[in-house]
Amino acid sequence: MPRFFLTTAIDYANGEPHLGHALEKIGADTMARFHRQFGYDVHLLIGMDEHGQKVAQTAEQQGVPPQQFVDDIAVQFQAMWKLLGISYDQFIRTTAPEHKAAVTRLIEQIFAADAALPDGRRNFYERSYTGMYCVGCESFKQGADIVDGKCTVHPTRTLEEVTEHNWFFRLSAYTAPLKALFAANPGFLEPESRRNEILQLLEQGLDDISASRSRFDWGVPFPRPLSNGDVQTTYVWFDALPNYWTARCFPGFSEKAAWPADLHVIGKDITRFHAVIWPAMLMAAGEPLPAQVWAHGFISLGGERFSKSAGVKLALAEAIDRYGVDAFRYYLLRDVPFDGDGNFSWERFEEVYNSDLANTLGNLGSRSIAMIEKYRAGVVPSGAPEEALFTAHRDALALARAAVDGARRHRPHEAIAALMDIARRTNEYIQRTQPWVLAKDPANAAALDEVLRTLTASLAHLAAWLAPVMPHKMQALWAQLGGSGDVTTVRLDHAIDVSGWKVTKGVPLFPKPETPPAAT
RNA sequence: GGCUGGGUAGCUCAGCUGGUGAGAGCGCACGACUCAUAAUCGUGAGGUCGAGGGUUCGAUCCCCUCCCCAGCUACCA
Repeated sequence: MPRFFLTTAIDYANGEPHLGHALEKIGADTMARFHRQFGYDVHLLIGMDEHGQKVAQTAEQQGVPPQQFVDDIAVQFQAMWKLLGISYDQFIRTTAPEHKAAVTRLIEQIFAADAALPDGRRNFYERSYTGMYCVGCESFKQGADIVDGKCTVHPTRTLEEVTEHNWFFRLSAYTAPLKALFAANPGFLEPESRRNEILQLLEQGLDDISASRSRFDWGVPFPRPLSNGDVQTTYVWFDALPNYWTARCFPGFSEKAAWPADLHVIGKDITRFHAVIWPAMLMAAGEPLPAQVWAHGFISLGGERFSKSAGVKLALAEAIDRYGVDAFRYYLLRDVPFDGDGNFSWERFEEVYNSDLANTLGNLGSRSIAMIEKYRAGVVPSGAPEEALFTAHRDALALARAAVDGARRHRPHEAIAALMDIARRTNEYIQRTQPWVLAKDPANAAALDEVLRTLTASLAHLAAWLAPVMPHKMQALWAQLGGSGDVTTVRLDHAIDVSGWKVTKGVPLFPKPETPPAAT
């Protein structure tokens, strides 16, 4: 059984889960669920990035110890993922002892490799960094963050020139190896637009980065003291990025989570960390590289940029309550291309719900099941579905598969588009064959049988193929059709035979609300 | 400022290396049907393809300039 080990970015524990977090998790979860139904042994890793200065500051502001603070946040995130139906196999937290120990080991592994290198070539070395430090932000500033010699966030304070002595990582030495990596394996980073960005960056050459910091201690102690005896804190990216690698050091480790990962799903803003710094770290440590990094786009809200600082917020719970979890998942996946940016709006959500889910898919289920009950006492006639229609269906399913696990992989929005075509085509088929006319004359019994089993087979395939997107609703549809067991375990690489299934009319799958929800 | 993407019908987007009349879904208008969640099916209206130049027999697709949006621009993650 092939395995598929995918990860999402660990979320920074300085606030509540928001729409941006949800988009990434829902996308990765859907990819994971599709792969399970294609027969892969899947391991989906998600988790929390709990160290760093901001976390320590926020905890202090709220007057709680940092560990307690991140414990609370982790509970919130996990509750949200449960609500959203995220089928993760492992939830990692960077404050876990196993993680901290493994980070230390990875860094020591690099030091061990350094022992064989001459002085000027070693990965880790000590260096002083001088920069403009803002006391208000408690961080170094540069470029656009400095206006008139003042930090833009704290214009009343004067920036101080501060020198800090740290451990540095010789990232510059990896410019050539990384170029070679991208030349040999362009698919290492997708989509292409993000790859171009990194290629350009490599063209300019890389600078070294610091690997330890002196100004905060909420993190993993850097394993080796500086020559002056100071023990510093591991810089957050040397702590956060390795989570994908340290995950297997936890109890319950299984082969399917063995390093290297098959896919890192991340946001486009942290492409550089995952496509440059992370592979360089692994190269330095002599570890294999992940097979691929996928950088998805962002979602904005009502045309405005989505950010906590700008006060643009969307209560996730409210969005989920509106039409249910599955509809929310469907809307996000269908309307936000996973390789680009998208926009959230209540109006659009309502349109998609009514048109795709209630009218096209939900109603297709209702009318089909109603006819089978009315004309055949609920029993699906045996035999093969109509060939012409199913030839078209198979083409659509092939497109859907390609959008997940083929040439167009990691594009669930394209898979959804192909699957909804099946639903539309099936509605068209009903109109064309007019089963209600066939039912009036017993001489047409065979023709009516074929129509009815074709409808059921179409719906059964839709239920199985859309289960990764809408697990709960598709289980309900599956059950109404008379399918047995759990639809989320139905293999997608085999045709489904619906002969003799017993359908049961239930409540509408996607009911329309009595009164349209007020737009906000 | 620099780098990389994007700016195509009201909305969300397709449009491969330039070539017969620029497409889909939704929304809208009209018609058909009745199995169905006033659903469905058909037909139709709608676009100076961000703006302005240029190359070409011919450009949405190539080049230049400009405008707008997004991410990055090396230590906030």
